[in-house]
Amino acid sequence: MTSLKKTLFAPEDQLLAELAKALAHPARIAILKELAKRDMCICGEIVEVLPLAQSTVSQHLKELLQAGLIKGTVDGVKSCYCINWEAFDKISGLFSAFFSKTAEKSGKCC
Amino acid sequence: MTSLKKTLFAPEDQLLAELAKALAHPARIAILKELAKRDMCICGEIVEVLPLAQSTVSQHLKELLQAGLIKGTVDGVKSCYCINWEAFDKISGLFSAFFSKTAEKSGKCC
DNA sequence: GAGATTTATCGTAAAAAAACGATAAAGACT
DNA sequence: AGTCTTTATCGTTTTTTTACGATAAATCTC
Repeated sequence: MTSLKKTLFAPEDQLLAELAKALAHPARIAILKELAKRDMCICGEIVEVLPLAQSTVSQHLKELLQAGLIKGTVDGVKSCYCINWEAFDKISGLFSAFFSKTAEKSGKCC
Repeated sequence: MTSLKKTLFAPEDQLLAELAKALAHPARIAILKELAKRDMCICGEIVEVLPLAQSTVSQHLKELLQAGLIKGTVDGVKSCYCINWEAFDKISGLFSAFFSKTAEKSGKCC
């Protein structure tokens, strides 16, 4: 405890773990799916779709922003969020690289 | 709080979030990579590779087990872990499905 | 059988995440 | 100007995660 051991790992592993953490809550998965479903950006509609308080949703959005998965712009009173496709593709690539690089094994064990 | 809001989401989203959570720590990423690197199962060697106490590593292994990503068998005094390839592929598929299903959008916004 | 190894579990402490209500700032609407 | 909407942030509480040392169980080794 007291210490942040995470920084002792390979940056590559830290990055993937961070991205995985951004996906590690059903609310954030649901937000991403909702954003993808609609062609246009949404804002407060997300709050109505999710079984969470507005402040909580705002927090989840902030985390997705910080992870780079979405981007948000202020549009008058409302805030408009949408998926950051470039980052999304890159992240998708990181995951599939992780899975496939790992998977080309013979499976001698167990 | 006090409540577990996670269960209010779609089972599909809960599952993906759970799997993402299993990957949401660099130690667990490193463990998976290490297991994949070696053809044979390993056990305590993982502890030597990671900058963590033995008990902590054991805990991370337990989480990977519970997520189904790895399987472990007791081999004498030592415990032998390896990647659960079937589950691994399935999980890999879930992630890429999530990413690709989401990605076929026009990108009208932002 | 005595001692050494290996590993899982227990207990505990610190840190982070999840969640909410309340509030504040910024625009919209009369 | 005054009110209503929308959303981000603050403060707080609860829960979960991370991490360790100590210990116990099981197996080797001598």
